[in-house]
Amino acid sequence: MHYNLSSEEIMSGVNLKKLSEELGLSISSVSKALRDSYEISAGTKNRVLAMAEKMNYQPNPFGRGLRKNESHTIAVVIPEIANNFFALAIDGIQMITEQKGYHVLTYFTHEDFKNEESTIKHLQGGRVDGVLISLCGDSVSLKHLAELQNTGVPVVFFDRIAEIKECPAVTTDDYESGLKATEHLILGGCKKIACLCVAGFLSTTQKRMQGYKAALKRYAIPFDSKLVIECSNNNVANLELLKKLFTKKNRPDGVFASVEKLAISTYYVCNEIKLKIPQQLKVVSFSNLRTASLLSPALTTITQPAFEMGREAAQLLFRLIEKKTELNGNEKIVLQSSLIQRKSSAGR
Amino acid sequence: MHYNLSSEEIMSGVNLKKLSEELGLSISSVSKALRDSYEISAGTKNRVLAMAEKMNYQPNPFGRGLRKNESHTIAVVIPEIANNFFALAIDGIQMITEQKGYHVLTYFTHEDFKNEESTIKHLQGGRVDGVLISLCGDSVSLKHLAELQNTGVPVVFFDRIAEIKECPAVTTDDYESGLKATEHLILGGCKKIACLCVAGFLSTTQKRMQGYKAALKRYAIPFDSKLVIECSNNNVANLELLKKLFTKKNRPDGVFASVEKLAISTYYVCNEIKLKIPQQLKVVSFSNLRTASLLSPALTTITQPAFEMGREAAQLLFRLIEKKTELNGNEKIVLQSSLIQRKSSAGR
DNA sequence: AGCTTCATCGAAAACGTTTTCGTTACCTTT
DNA sequence: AAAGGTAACGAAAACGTTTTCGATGAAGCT
Repeated sequence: MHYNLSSEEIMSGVNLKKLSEELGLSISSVSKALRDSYEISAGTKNRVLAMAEKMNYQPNPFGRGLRKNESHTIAVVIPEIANNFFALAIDGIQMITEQKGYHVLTYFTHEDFKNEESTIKHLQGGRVDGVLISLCGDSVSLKHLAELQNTGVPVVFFDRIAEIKECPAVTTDDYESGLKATEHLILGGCKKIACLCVAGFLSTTQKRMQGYKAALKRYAIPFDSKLVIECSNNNVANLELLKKLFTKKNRPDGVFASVEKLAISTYYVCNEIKLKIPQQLKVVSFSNLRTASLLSPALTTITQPAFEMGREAAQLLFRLIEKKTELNGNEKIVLQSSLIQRKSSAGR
Repeated sequence: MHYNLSSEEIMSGVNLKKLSEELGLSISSVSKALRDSYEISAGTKNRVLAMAEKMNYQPNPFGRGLRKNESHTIAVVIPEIANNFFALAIDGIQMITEQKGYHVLTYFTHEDFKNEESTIKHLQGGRVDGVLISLCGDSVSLKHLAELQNTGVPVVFFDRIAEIKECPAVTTDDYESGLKATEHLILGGCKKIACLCVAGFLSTTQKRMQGYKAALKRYAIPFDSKLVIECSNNNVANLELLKKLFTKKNRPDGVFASVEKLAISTYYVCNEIKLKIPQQLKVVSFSNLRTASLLSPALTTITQPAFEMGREAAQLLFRLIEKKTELNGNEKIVLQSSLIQRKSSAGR
């Protein structure tokens, strides 16, 4: 399957000028013909289309963007991509952008606010028509996003949202999910349920923990702040932390992990210290792992509709892009996560 | 954490003209000052920088791109994103692009050649300075890529490459890996090893299968084409296919899966029909699953250095972008995958 | 003084597109 | 025949930037 690269009929750098010269028309007429303007007769339109096809004309996005002041591009800003949730969300986003003929720029903050800030700053020059963002773990300010909005770029949050009133967002029912997960552990017999989380600032973390607390309260279990473990981005440090937690004499008998990777860390530690799941420790975790049911033991998960979240967020963004008038800005879409019970939280 | 959006000092649409008016300078001088030209005195440079900072000036990428004919953007074209390998590869790519101050457009072909073709076509207008691509499963032609190259856009393949001579590429040692994996199964006692693959056209598929055949030959095991199972993108169909394969009386005693998802499907089917891994069926698979060691049983994998592949491919692309002279075009980088033995292929 | 050199800045063209506003020629109407 | 209308097209400005080239004045040199 070798291909000869020196195919002669391909010409490089065709623009409206070359097209117009070839056709004996003016640049403006060619442009209008390609945009199907009523000012151009059907005959010339056909001629132009045929020639454009023949010469393989591709409009220059910079010329177009400069003139029309629109980029046909959106940006997706997320903490990371090596993460099933965000990968699925992007999939959902791209489904919409493909339909709309839009392009997608992706940026990863790596949970670092400095990155988020500079990324958003660079997005102000008109590079994109809109931004989808899931905040990074240590967002200390929202000024950069407010600035971006002020320059007229619509912003839609998803999952990790900000408490900006004027900003539309797509989330899941984090509070209810946290409550359901914790309740599930309690009904399974757990008395000391650890809550593993990252980045306490995050909306998701807070909502899920509120659900956790509400479940404890409902079943009259006193809240113990020692059982709330705030982990970091340092994986080895997290493993140390969990190992210490699970080996102390008053160790928890249940784990509610608010992010997937902490459940995986829990599994690793339990493997190492021979702590049996679910007999000695029951585990429930937020997760979009496709292999959850194949783990040893199968992991009980709260699974977010990641693909749908991306899809909804993108649709919301396009509503803002297409008719900036209607942006009352307060659209909040809440999708439902589902608790999928598996072995890791099974009763003894 | 509510933020007041009506912060007054932010002004929208600052460009060189407004900056120059504010500074009492000409547009060209401001431009040169911002680019640190030797024509501008240190004093005015400082004034310009300060004002640009104050007015939050962000250069317009379209004006710049139109004038300089460069986009500071690359495209990444991959089959899918909900896949650990590609997610990690993109991570590696973005590491480099962030360093270079470049932007990344992502496109997913969903293993559909039509999508790949139209995507590549749209990339010809000058939207990007280079393209990283991993081919889709049913690429029937490479004309679209040759056309793209002819317009002066450098292209680098990674993983799923094309047999274009003039095109640089980054791959792993697929042949050796296929050989090692199959040999490992043979040494474990397997006599009838199924080879599960997708899209026979793919370079990766072919190389891996050649390794598979070479291992059989080395141990004098006759090649049986009935044991080569070409699966599709239809997951349920694949499950049916595998179920039929594993339940027939002359079923295989080993599985070499050339892609991750087929190993997962194998696990699902074995769970359903109560076929014990590794006692009745040993499994080895190409995979970048982080949970491979937590599966039941832990999965023996050939793990590709996905992150590094992305990194290397991006670095290669930038070498082509930055100095188009040096493009001898025949750079082929081959990284090594590693066979990680786990329970799923353990001897009885 | 006359000359060159240098430092600093501005004017203007160019990139490719879209769009407004003419400008024809032809047709209809009175 | 004169007026008005319409269909089809072209000229030119504009978008924001970079870059070439020219202009100005001061300084250095013989």
